[in-house]
Amino acid sequence: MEDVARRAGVSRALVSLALNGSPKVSDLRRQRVFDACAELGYRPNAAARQLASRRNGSVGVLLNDLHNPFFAETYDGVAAAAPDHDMRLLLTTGGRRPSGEQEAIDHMLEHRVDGIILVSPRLPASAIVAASAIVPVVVVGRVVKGDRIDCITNDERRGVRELVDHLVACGHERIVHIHGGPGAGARARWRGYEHAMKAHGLTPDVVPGDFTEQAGAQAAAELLRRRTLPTAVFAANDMAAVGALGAFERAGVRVPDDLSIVGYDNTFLSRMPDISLSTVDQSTEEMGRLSVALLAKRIDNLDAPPTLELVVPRYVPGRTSGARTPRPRRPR
Amino acid sequence: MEDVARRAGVSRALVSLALNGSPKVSDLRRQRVFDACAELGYRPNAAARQLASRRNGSVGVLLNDLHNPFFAETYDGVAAAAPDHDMRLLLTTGGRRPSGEQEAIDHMLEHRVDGIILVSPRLPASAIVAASAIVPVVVVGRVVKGDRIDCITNDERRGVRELVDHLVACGHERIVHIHGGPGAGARARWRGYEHAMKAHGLTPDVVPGDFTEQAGAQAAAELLRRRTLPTAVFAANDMAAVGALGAFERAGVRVPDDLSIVGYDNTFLSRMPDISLSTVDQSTEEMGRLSVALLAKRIDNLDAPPTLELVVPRYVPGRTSGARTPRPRRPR
DNA sequence: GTGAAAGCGCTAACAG
DNA sequence: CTGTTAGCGCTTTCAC
Repeated sequence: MEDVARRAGVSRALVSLALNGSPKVSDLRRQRVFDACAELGYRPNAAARQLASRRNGSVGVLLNDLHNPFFAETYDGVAAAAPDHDMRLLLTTGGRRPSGEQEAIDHMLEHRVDGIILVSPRLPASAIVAASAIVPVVVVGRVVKGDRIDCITNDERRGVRELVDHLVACGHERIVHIHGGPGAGARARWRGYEHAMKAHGLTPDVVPGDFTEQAGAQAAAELLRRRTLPTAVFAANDMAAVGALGAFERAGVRVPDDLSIVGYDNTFLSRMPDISLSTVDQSTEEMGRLSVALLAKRIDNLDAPPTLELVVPRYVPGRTSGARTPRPRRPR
Repeated sequence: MEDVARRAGVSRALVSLALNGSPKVSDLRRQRVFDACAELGYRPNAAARQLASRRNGSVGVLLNDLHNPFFAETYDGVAAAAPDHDMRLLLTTGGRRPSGEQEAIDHMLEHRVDGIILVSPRLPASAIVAASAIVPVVVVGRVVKGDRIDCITNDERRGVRELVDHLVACGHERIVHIHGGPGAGARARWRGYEHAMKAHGLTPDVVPGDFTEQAGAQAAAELLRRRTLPTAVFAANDMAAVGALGAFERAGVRVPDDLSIVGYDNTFLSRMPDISLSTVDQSTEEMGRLSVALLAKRIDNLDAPPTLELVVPRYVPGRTSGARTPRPRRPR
């Protein structure tokens, strides 16, 4: 920095001001400073800068599972909105393991990030509340109560209700739910399912699962061992739905003729050729964008009341669900 | 830190030593220090630590495209190997834009990371060489010459050759290649294709594309506008192959009866139900693991000669390719 | 706009 | 093991 100052013919302090975009630097000198930086290949040391200024221009983003396109899509929204609030992003992933997530958060905390966006975390709520005592936290895809935690999620209950209504309207009665296990939002989807089924006078029927393709395939395997198959399956997310879809088709079950399958998230998976999964859209990218806005607002005012943004989900029909064939009714 | 020292009843210096795992600290005191940290909720300041030690315990990982499962799979390997070399990871993505990648690298450089792993970067080679002058760089999925750059990639030429051989053995002659555009490895795959075709006495036929689903669909659309369709299509990667697959099927082309489609990467996309894409495996996770090992070695010895690790790819047959139907030969 | 000075929270090197 | 000292590279403040 000393060298830059000398080369630009200004004081060291001025270099600092220029680099930080202070308005009290003349255009002439600002330009000279920039030129000198470029010529010398100078890069400010982020650590020193942060140590001195006690701010860290970046916020941490924790994605639950890189394999699930849902997170890539959320991140797109985050990345698109970040520049508007001049935030830089520190991306991490917990690999679907709570311990991995905790490590990632600790890492961010040690780096003194200005805020954290947690996308569908699997961490216990207590850990999230603990983090929120240290730094502003926005949670996407899950509701965590805490007086400095902002949440943004879709209205799971409404989405699931719409989905179940649709299946029922198609004549389905034996609708099984593949549970999302420890996945964020899994509980809400499951409860929404129970509610919707009961509202239609139907009996809920749940098999354990997770937010992964493999878990979906296993759940399907379990259903295949039953004497009679349901006529429709609602998997907790698209990954699980795709896993189940594959397992069923490999077993000779025709979708949607013999069995309807519906997922949740409307990731690009569901839009894929030959899959065309019926699913529920939750404006993934929009949630990502919104999370940045919420975080910026909270950083601006730490003591604002906690926000809960509820995005309205929308059922998206696909190839994998359809009218229940009357076949089972007539004895073969 | 002062507080921790007081609470643990030791000197400030001892706290530093204990936290950094120095062997010259008795177990008793080490434990007391850890306890004190926990009780006080103390977290070392990464910036201060780095500034003082002139090291930054973490290395940067740049993934080209979060939407492509190839990168999630590579990252799995990286993340699996990182603890063995006690590296922490700083994840970033350039969103498939060279400018985004450059920003990400600058960001890492400002943070003075100990090394950088570039996975299928789209950056001009000169930018990568420039970075390698500042910090150790390992490139995955592309070969960049530079005397401090280690590369690790699969033997594209061999993989493509195997793929083309397979198609030819199935009776295909009109095999079109959907180019990978600016994607890393695209050039090598294209050249491998040209070579293999000529070796079989066939005429290469290339349409422009990219490493995305959309590009694959567009390329398919272009082919559909031709008077006659080829009998086989080799897309530069799985994403493009899947995009093309969808576009062809929507247009009524039956795969593999009317047209064979083959991708490259063997991502989980290709293993999906109803897709079951023929593709080429390149031990993605293994490459990720290897990249960490190479980086560790280079950090250990900056002046070692550059390494080029060539992973052996393997053709993986799927549903989407098969014997060429003799139909086109007999006039209808 | 300048120049000097203080200090961010830590590590590292030293004599004791 | 302790206690001290000297920075790491920057921001910030202050009088000028």
